[in-house]
Amino acid sequence: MRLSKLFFTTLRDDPSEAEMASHRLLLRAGYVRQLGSGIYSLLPLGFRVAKRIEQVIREEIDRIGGQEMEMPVVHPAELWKESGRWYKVGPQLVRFRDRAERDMVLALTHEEVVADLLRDIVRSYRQLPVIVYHFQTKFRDEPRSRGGLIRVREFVMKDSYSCDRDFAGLDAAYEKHYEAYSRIFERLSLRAIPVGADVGMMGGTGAHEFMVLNPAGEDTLVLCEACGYAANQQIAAVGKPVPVAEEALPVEEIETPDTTTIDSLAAFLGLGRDRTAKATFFVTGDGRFVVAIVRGDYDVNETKLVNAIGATGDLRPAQLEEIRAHGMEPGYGSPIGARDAVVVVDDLVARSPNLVAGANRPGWHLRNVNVGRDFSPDVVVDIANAREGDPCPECGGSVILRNGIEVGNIFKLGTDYTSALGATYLGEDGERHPIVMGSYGIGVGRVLACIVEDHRDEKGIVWPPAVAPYAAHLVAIGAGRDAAVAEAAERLYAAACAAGPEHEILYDDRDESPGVKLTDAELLGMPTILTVSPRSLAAGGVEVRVRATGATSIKSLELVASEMGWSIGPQD
RNA sequence: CGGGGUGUGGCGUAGCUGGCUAACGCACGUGCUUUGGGAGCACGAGAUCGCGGGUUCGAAUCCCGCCGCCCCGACCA
Repeated sequence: MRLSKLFFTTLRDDPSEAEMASHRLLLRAGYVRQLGSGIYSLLPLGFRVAKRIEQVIREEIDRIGGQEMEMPVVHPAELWKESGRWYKVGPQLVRFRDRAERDMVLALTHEEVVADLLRDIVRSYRQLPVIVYHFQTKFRDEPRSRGGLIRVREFVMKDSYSCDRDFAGLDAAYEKHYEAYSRIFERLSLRAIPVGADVGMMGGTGAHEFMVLNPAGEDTLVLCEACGYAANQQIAAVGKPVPVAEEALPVEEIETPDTTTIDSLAAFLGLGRDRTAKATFFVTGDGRFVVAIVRGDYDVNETKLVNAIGATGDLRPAQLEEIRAHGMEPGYGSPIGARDAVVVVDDLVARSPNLVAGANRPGWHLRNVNVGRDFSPDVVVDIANAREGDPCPECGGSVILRNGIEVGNIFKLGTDYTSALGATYLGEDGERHPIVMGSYGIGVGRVLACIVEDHRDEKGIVWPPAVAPYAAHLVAIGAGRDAAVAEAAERLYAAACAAGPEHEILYDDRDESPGVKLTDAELLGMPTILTVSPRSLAAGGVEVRVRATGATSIKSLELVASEMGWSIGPQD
C-alpha cells in the first residue's frame, strides 16, 4: 500500500482526550478514530490489525474443532424474554421497537441465539458435541466507557459456544478452549494470565478470565509469584491469621464520640484495626437486607457476599434510613439488635474474640463482642477481600495484588439457557436431555489495544510481527531528485506486491521530508523499516532497521527481497 | 447516576474580570528554494467560537437551560 493513497493521517500533537498510551498512539498513528463515547471506527490500518488478530483466533478455534458462522446483532426480544435476561439485565441492554412495535434488542452476547439454533437443529445425541463461533459486533450500553479501545460500548467479540451431551463433555470443551486461548495469546505476544473467576449467578461450574496486567485494569488479581497461583480478587480465598485465644469477656458499652470509621475508632481506643468488627449494609435484588461483618483490617468482598447468601441479581449499598429501619445505626452499627436482616459474618470474625463492635447508638461502641454469644449469624463464611501479603492458598507464600484487563473469558454455562429455551436432544437412553453449553469470549479491539500497551516505545508502536498490519515499511528518501532511489524503491515495492497479498508492505512514496517519513515510520510501528536513499545505495543497497531493537544494517536489494520472501525482478 | 473538568478552523492551544476585523503553532493549497530525523520564504484557503434562550448599544467572553466529550467513583451479561 502506498502511503500517498492510504486513508489515514498522523497527528503531531497528542490528542487531549487520550489518556492511555495505547489510545494516544492509535489515534496519532491513524489506526482509529472516535465517533462517540465508547464508539470507534477502525481506519484501514487498525482494521488490518483487527483482521490479523481475528485470523490467529480463527486458526486456533478451528483447530479445536470450532465451526465459524455468523449470528445477528439485532434480536427479537422474545428470545431474551424466554431466557429471562430481558428482565434481569439492566439498561446495559439496548432495547428498541421496530416499525411494527415489536420489542427488539441489540445483542450483548449470543447464548440465546445459539440455544435457539440448537433446539431447531439438534435432535439426537449423535449431533453432539459441537462448537460454533463467530466474530460479531456487540453493543453494551456501559455507564462509563474509558481508555480508548480498552472499554467501549460497541465492539467485536469472538464468542464461541460449546454444546455437549453432558458435563463431562463440557469439561473437555472447556479444557480445549483453555489451551486454545493460551496459544492465541502467546501467538499475539500478549502475556495473558488465566485466573480463576466468579461464575456469578449463571450457576455455572467454572470460569477463567485471561488477564493482562496493566495499572489501568479494572479487575484486581491475586497472584502468588512463588507458585503461580492466580485468581480474581472476587473469588480469591487466601489464608487468614489465627487470632490469639482469649477468654470471652463481658460486653461493655463505651462512649466513642466521632468514630464513624474503623480508623478513627481504632485510633480513639488505641487498638489495632484487627480488634474491631466492621459492619456494612446492603440490600439484595430481591429486597433482603443484609449486614456483612468483616474484621476492621479487611474489606467486604461483594462477590463473595452475593454468593454467600445466594442473592439473585445485584447487591446495592443500603441507604442510611434503611439501616436505621432495621435497628442499626450507621457508623456505630453491629448485628446486635438488628431486625429483619440477614447477618453474614466472615469466618475470621467468628474466630476472633472480644472485638469492638457498634452499639447501634450514635457515639457508642461495645467492647468484647463475641460472635455466637452476643449475636447469631445466619451465615459464617469467607466474605473478605484478599490483601497484599496474605498467605497464598496453594503454597502459603505471600500474594501480591495487581490490576488486570480482561482480554478473554471461558465459562461453563451448563443448561440454564438450553433448559429455558427447550434445547434438548434425545439421548442413547431414549430420554430427552438439555444440551450442556459453555461460552468463550475474546474482545478483538481490547486485545488490539492491550498489544499496543505492551509493545511500544517513546517513538511509537512496535507491532509484534504476528499482528502488524504490514510486515515492512519502505521509506524512499530523495526519490524526487535521484532516479536511482525511485527506481530501487519501486522495484522493491513491486517485488513485495508480486509476492502476494500476505507480503504486502507499506510504501511511503509521499513527497515529504526525510524527518517526517522516518518519524511516521517509527510511529506506525511495522516490524521492519526499509530505507532507500542515495546514501543507502552508495553503501550497497537498503538500510534495514528492526523496529523493536533499532538494529540497522545495509543489505542489497536482492538479499532484502529473499529475506522477506519476495522474488525481485531484474533491474531495468 | 454522583464528583471534577472541558467544548474556539483538521490537531494542539490563546483570548474568557464585557469592546476593534477572533489570535498563535502545526497541518492544508499554490509557487520557488530545500532534502537522512517533524525544512525555509512568499501568497492563500479554512471558524455559524457545542446548541438554544436571555441580559446589553454591543457577547467567544456575563446569566439560564440543554448537549457532547474526558477523568475519578458507583455500575458492569
